[in-house]
Amino acid sequence: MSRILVVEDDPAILRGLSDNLAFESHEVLTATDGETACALIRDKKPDLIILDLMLPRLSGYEVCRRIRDEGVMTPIVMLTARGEEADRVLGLDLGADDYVSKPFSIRELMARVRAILRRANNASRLRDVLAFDDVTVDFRRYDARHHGELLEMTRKEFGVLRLLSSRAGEVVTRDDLLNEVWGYEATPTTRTVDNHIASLRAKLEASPSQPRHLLTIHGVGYKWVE
Amino acid sequence: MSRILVVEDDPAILRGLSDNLAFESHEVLTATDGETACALIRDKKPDLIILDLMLPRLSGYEVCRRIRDEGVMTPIVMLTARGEEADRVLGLDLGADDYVSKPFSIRELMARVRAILRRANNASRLRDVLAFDDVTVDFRRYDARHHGELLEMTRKEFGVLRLLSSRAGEVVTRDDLLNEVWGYEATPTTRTVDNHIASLRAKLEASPSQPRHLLTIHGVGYKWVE
DNA sequence: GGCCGCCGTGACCGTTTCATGACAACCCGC
DNA sequence: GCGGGTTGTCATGAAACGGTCACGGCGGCC
Repeated sequence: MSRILVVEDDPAILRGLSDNLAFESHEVLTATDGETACALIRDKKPDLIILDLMLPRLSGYEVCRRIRDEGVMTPIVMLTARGEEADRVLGLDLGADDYVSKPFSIRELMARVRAILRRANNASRLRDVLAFDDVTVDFRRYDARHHGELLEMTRKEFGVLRLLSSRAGEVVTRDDLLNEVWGYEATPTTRTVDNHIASLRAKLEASPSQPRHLLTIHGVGYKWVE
Repeated sequence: MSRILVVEDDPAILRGLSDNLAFESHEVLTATDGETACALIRDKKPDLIILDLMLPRLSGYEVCRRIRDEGVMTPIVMLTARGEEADRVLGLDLGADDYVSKPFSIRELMARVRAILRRANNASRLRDVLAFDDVTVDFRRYDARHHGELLEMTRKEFGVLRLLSSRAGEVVTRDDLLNEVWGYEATPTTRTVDNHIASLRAKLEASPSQPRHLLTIHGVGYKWVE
């Protein structure tokens, strides 16, 4: 499926990750130190990098910074030991796409890997403007209007609407919404999603109780049409 | 690996697809119009066809219909420009196995191609779209229509129909249905299956008491034809 | 500090979807 | 045409699910 580089100096973890990734039919490259990692990234151009923060010779964020400086935009998932809060933030600043704190569950990590690969595939798939009926929405400016009249929408509402309308026609599950709009850190209940859907409908639908655009697919999720 | 025909009039896209397919060690044939495509399909019998909808001389839809009329069952992936969205494409009662909307990511398309080839090999994958009579069903979008009119179908109904139609012509036992649609955990009675079959017939069959597509095989299970 | 808007949560209630069992209709071999 | 097993159909109750509301926390902003 994809070529994935795992950089991790603990052989047990490295082994576990490699096996799981291989099982999902990815091509797996491995490195146990930062120097080797950088070389592999240059030579083999992986699609995704799983990068431990603590590494011999060249730390995870050194690697991260270096390859980003070289213009490599490959998505990176950072592995951090518990308690390295500050480091974690720094990692994100340096251009990691996601991070997981040790000890992590393999399943969780694999889920993130899948999500990131999917996101990378559909890269730039988020739309910037949306127009329907008498409504226009500019997601970059956080500006929504009905008949030119300003619609007060919150940040989360913009986020939800943007994701849904970017996948117009497809069903988006609540989990997808939570992951993409809220991020992996916070995990509110699915009830939260419903709430934002409701307020979006109140603002965008002519008849909120009989939505024409923001549809519920019972047992699955929500779908934007038109 | 496989012999794949790409039919696309935009040389840039054609080139990109060919290169990628060749890189995955497929044998690639190309055509830039519908007439040539038909001829190549007859002569070279490709394993998979990637077919643009808008083509000079003979549209993708025409090609599709023509070769299906000739009994050619080769899997087809349709390329559709955004705007002539799936609805319209599906409304055409095509015979494609999958479709991808432009602009698409190469990686996504390649993933679909792999999926379809795998499906063709083990015949054990689920289809994404189904069209018969005046009905079109898009399982990814949870969207079913009769004459373009929305058909309200539940999740389970989608699941049952998807499995049955994916094994068109074969008999599927109730146990298979329970396992695949309900999962191995829950185990309702076989009576439950009959119920969902009944409601599917009510929605899909012109004459539910004399089904033409969703047939009962006495003592064995159910079978989807056509 | 006090106000206000945004957000997450839990509870409530109506709706949809589902599973079940009873019974009638059916199929098929004899 | 008879009888056992199988399937179609329906009504019923249960469970899952989604819509809505009110409350409280949090942070930003006067």
